[in-house]
Amino acid sequence: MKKINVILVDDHSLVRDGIKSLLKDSLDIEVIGEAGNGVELFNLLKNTLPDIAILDISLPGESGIELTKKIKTQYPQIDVLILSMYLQEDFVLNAVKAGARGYLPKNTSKAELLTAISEINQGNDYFSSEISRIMLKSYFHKAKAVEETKNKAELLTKREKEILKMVAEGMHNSQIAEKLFISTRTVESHKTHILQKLEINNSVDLVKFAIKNGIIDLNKSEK
Amino acid sequence: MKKINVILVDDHSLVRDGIKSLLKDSLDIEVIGEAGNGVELFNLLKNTLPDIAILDISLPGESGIELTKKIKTQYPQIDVLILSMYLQEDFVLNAVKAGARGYLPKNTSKAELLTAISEINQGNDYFSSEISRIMLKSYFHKAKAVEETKNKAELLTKREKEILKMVAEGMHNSQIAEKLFISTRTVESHKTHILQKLEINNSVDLVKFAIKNGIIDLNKSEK
DNA sequence: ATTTTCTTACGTGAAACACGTAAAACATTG
DNA sequence: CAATGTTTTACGTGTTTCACGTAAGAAAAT
Repeated sequence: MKKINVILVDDHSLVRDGIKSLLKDSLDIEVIGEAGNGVELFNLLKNTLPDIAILDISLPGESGIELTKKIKTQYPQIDVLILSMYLQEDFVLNAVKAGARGYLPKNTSKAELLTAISEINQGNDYFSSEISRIMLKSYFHKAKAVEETKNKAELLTKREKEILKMVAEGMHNSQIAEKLFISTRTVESHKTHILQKLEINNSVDLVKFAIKNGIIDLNKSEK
Repeated sequence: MKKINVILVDDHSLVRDGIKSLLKDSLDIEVIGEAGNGVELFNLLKNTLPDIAILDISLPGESGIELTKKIKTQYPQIDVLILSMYLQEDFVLNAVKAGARGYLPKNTSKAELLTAISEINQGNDYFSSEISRIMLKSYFHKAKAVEETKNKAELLTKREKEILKMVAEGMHNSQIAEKLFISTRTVESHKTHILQKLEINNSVDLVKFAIKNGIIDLNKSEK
């Protein structure tokens, strides 16, 4: 079986050595290069293509997140695993957005590091449970917020919900009127009632309401 | 120190016995009641108020999620921990929405169960790492989707972004004009340009764009 | 120095909003 | 079944925004 080729990027050679020694025992993984910053990394990549790049997040010059973006643009086949002391939500989220496949705290156990590398090599994402839990907080926080407003939607009649949906999908009054075989004035009336019932002042907040309540799907509607 | 009082709700008495024996050794936790379904549970609660209710998700009659809702309505001080064989995202998310403070798979280790109970008793949420990771998938899936459209926002000038933000916050053209000391016609012009650049046809999609790109925060804006 | 981009702004007709009023159509229930 | 309440339909009027075109001065880039 082909080994998993790894490049380490960290400005502290001690840290690189530590990781190297952790990985040395593994028969599946080989460290084929090291870099201390972004410049070194991209020089290295010219001749040496790894399967996985393990990046520290705080580096001199460009940050690990910036490097991740660059790597994914220029070498999309390389998977990026972030190692970081920082566990704040923002960091993790930005890393993921930049294209990282995994995120581990620096005090990760050897076993978890190996698991992460192997998972990522198989095409999966990997995040330590600590990271997971941090991310979940905000995830659930939002889920709960949704639930709080949800009851308000029950105030609307069937027709009103129907129209709210169409409005939130971006249809004009005239289009809605045509589709429902009613006059535009009626559509306006419904809208007014909806705004009153939801205690909302403008159609912008109406859209937000619709999104929050799952009446429309943010990631689907715009074609 | 006062013990943590727990009620177990599961229709299989064997499972209840299993959990009881796991908890028996702990000096901090005491099982003060058991129920096999919702009716039994609420009869029990009339006389016996636990700190934490540990619910199976699949019960005869009302589901664990429905019971969670009821519990949180009638006895909001009781924290709910869900035990379940089912790890699908929907289940977990619904449990959280219903008010559960934690969610564990049924094959949880004793140690993790104790940790969960203790965390919840201290007012924290607790989700097993397996659960966390499942939830994260969809969380990050969305985060990535955001990133894909994000580049479009770079097309906008500073002024345009400024105005987009105000529009998405629900401000009228006149209000924006006033705040920026420009005419409403200029605001209109900016809007037109924004729509053109983003290839968007209406202000509804504009709001969606703003939300997707983190220009405004769904959970903050409406007061 | 010249081209491009950004910010500002207007004209015009169509559409939408805000706020009030109100008549049918349905439901509910006393 | 009559009465009351809710839902759906609709209009009037004045204000605001939209859509589409045009354009000039300021700032930035080449």
